[in-house]
Amino acid sequence: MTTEAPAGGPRRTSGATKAAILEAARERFAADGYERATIRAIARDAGIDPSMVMRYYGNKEGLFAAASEIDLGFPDPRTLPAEGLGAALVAHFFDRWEGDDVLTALLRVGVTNATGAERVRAIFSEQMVPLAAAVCPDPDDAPRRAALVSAQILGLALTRYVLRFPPAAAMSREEVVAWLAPTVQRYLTAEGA
Amino acid sequence: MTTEAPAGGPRRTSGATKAAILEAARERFAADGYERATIRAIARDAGIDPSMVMRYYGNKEGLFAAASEIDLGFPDPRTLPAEGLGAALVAHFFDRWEGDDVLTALLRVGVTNATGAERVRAIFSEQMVPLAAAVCPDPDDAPRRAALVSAQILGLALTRYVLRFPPAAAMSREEVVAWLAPTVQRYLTAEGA
DNA sequence: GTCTATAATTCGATAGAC
DNA sequence: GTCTATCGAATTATAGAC
Repeated sequence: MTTEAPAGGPRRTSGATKAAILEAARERFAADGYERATIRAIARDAGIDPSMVMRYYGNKEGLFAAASEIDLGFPDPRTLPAEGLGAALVAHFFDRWEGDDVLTALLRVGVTNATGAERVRAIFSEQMVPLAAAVCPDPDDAPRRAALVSAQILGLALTRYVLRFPPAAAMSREEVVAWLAPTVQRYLTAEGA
Repeated sequence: MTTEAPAGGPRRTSGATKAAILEAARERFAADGYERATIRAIARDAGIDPSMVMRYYGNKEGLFAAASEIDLGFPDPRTLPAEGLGAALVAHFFDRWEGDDVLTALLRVGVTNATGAERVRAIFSEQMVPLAAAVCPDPDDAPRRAALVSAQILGLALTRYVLRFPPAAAMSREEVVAWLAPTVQRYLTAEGA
């Protein structure tokens, strides 16, 4: 609430306007991808004029960069029981994906936009690789372990949230965890590169 | 060669022109996605006028429908040893993906275009579900088994060919098969739904 | 069968009034 | 801080000459 305006200030605080733009942008990017998520539509959803988007974020790429900032927020894996790592990781991502639209937006934009793909790669190398390095047998092999885990988790998200295969979309949280946890556990901890 | 024209025919046979358009379309859809793969660029690649694309395929959606026709071509799984199903399936998809651009085009377009997503779902239900039904313990559970297998295979293709995670792109065919085969084998044949 | 010309939209981005 | 008006570019798609 640090940006709340006193009486006599602007009609809406710039902080509130910027937050409304970001929320609308995440929804549009998640639903339509980069090209079809127009600044005009995002502004309409946020209830403001399109020129405000340009004013606050410079251009469309700047808007996407701001809307796609994310901290995966996985806890230090060394505080968890070693045999439950796969289940904990799958459950964490499941909740994160259902919680908001950032991950779906990132996935959709990453597929058709070079900047989006670069952003997904950065999140992968900055947040998934260190996670794998903390638990896999050979730290030098962490990037590949992280890539395998990412492939499985992104693949499920792709079929469930984007392509909407009926069986993938119908699975409960418990079913997803039960099926994917052994896979992720093996990718992270199997001996022998 | 059944469409080869005799002397005195048109400058180029319509069959050859149509084939050149389809090849260029697959490359552009695979590289740029649906929105940014313009009819103009496809026509330029094929060395013809954009209006020819309209003439042969009606509109952009018709062009994509023609360019995305595919037969995954997996052999009857009942002719294979039961314990090698996962490895055979992973190896088959790996070769199919490296062979041409159809699958990458399908994946990229499926993510940002409703018609593309519908096409991927159709291929899934017509070609992957029967495959799973032929080998999994409970045929009624085949759709879910097929969805899990698809999630793993599409996830690897996504990280390797589209998002281009360096470790995923660097893995050899043998490494991909060795890591993914046990996963696919379990999704197909594990007892207990 | 092939191409030119153009209609009809739609987009990102800018300039400037209030 | 907000909005109107508009520019310039790009797109799909059509009509019609040759």
